[in-house]
Parts: sequence; C-alpha cells; structure tokens
Amino acid sequence: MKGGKGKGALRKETRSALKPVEDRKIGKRKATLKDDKRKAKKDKKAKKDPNKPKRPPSAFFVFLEEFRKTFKKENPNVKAVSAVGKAGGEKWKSMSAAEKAPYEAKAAKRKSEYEKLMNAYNNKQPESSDDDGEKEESERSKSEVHDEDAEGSGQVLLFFSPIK
DNA sequence: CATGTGATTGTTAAG
DNA sequence: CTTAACAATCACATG
Repeated sequence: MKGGKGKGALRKETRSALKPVEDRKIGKRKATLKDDKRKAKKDKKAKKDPNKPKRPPSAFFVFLEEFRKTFKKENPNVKAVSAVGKAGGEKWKSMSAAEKAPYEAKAAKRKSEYEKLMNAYNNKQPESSDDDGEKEESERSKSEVHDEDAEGSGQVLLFFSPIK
C-alpha cells in the first residue's frame, strides 16, 4: 500500500543489530525481573496500578493456544512447555501470511480492547511531575458511590480459605 | 504452599 | 530507531 519500499535493505540491517539480542541467552529476563520488578510485592505497597491492563496475546500466542491443544493431543507425553513453544514457533514461521491473517485479525482486535483499558489506566497513572498546576481531582467518585453494604457482606468471608 | 523456571514470537512502551 | 520486557502455558524444583 504505501509505496516506498526502500526499507527492505534497512530492515535487514536492523535485523543484524538485533541479532545480539538473540545471542544472549534468553531466560535471563525473567530471572532478573523476578528480583523485584514486576512483582515488586515485597512488603512495600506494590499496589501501583489498580487495574493493570495485561498485554494482550499476540498473533503468535493466539495460534499457540490452539496449537498447544493439538500438540498436546498428539503428544500427551510431552509435558514440557518449551516443547510446544519450539514446535509452535517452527510451524508459525512456516505458515503463510494468509494463514496468519486470522490470527493477526484477532491480535488487531485485542488492540481495541487494550486501548480502551489503557485509556482508563492512562487517566490515573500518567503524568507526573510538573509542579505547575497539576491538579488531579477525581470527580468520577461522585458519580457512583454505591453503598458499601453489599461489599462488606459476604465477600469478605469468602476470602477465608479454611482448607489449606 | 508459593514462586520461579524453561522456550517460542509478537507487540507494546520507553529511550 | 533501538532496546528491553512481558504475554500464556505446565510440570518440576526450591524455599
């Protein structure tokens, strides 16, 4: 659609630059963030985001979801997550754009929802700084006050899990 | 009991 | 543009 295709060559170069990323052993990312990045639970208040919009699954994941089913069905003996990942990845690359289309379509849809969540999330988190006249007042509160009656009713009790 | 780990690619957010 | 991290899953291992 948009003409310009001179990016072909550049793309390849970027790929090279990104290569190092592949070089590095993966699996380190999680290990590091495990330290306390996303968890950040620690004893401090980790409640940074009340509603954290989780990243929507990419086309690959959507495909994987179905692939996992099939893969497991034919290989019930395989219990390694990495096995499915590798197999799925290999097949995924083998698929044509046309086959990926349906998956990508779903991925595109996810963006719509994600964007919506982000909007709400955006309303609260961002911005910072600037001492100028930043006044953040939540007016939405007056909108819905709801009675706390229903909330403090039985839900709290349910939280208790006697069985351990 | 809870949590991390391993492996895949894609997308998103930030620098 | 480039970099880094996370998204789901399941059995296993460790604290």
